[in-house]
Amino acid sequence: MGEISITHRRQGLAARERARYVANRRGNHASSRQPETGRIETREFNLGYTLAGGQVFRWGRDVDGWWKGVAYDTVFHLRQVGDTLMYRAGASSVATYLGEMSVTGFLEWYLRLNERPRIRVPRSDRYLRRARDLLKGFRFVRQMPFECVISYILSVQAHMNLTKRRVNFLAESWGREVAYMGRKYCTFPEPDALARLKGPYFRSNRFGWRSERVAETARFVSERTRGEPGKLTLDDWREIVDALKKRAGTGVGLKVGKCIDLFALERLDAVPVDTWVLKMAREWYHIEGTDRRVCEWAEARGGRSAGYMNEYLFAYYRELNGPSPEDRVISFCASDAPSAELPMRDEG
DNA sequence: GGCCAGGCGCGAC
DNA sequence: GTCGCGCATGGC
Repeated sequence: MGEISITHRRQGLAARERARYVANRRGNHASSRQPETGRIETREFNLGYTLAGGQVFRWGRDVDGWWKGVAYDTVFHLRQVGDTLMYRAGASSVATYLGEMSVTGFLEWYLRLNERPRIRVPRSDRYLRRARDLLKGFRFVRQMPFECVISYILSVQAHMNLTKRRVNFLAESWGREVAYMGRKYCTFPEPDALARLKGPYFRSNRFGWRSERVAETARFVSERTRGEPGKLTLDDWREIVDALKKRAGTGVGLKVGKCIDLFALERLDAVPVDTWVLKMAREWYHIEGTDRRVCEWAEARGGRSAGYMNEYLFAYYRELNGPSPEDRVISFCASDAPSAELPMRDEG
């Protein structure tokens, strides 16, 4: 986190603007609210696989074993014991593109607690059978679309933890602060807030060549949300993302687009092909060729649930070959190690 | 110190 | 339409 924040402090003017901006947005939100707590019974659900699998950037497992994160502008602490999901929430209701939800209603929706994914496994495919059995309980979450778009543009050619730091940097700089149980969390910025920033701002904060892409996409989205991103429907977001895919310079190409489809737009038949999937397809299935070719192969093979089919294989392959402990999701979840990047800071 | 990260975009063919 | 290369930055 050091490099980014230090660079940021050096930017005298930008830092002052940022401070004023954050102060203005600092809400009356939940500062000293009693946590809302409860529990939900689940079936065939695995919280760790779901949050450690690599789909989300603003969750981490703290030293106390709780998963802590920010979703839809709300702080959550989650912990699973057996089939029971325990929660603490920073608000009593949550605003989504489907409207306002109760905390339990939201968690059931966000984590797809009531959907049990089913994929068809060919008899001869032992990799897929093994992967599905090992990853049982994993769910695709329903991410906030704008956050998902920006996060995956930032994820290009960068390690997960670096991407997490950059996403957290945006939240801390341009989101709204939310104090919760003695720690400081931040919401993800709205499109307008990022649209005011330009390429050089991101460059100076070491976003590299992702800078102009984030700036361009934020501008494009902001133009279409017209200051009221909260009023957009899922179909609106699908239209916006499909338009981003067709434009050059947005940073939304084949892989990033498929990630957004899968993680935020309810398109569970999408298969993002990254370097891991490419290697896995080559090694295990002898599929050669470009990302596009592998994507078409995997989507045709998996049909409506190609997303889950691919995710199981991806996680299993990374469990066997991943270089860092957090790449190996299954063993990371079995351990009690904390995540390297957490989406909050100590207060003061 | 070289190689590679959850790729994209552009210019040659 | 496909292929090859450059692109910032950080981690190991």
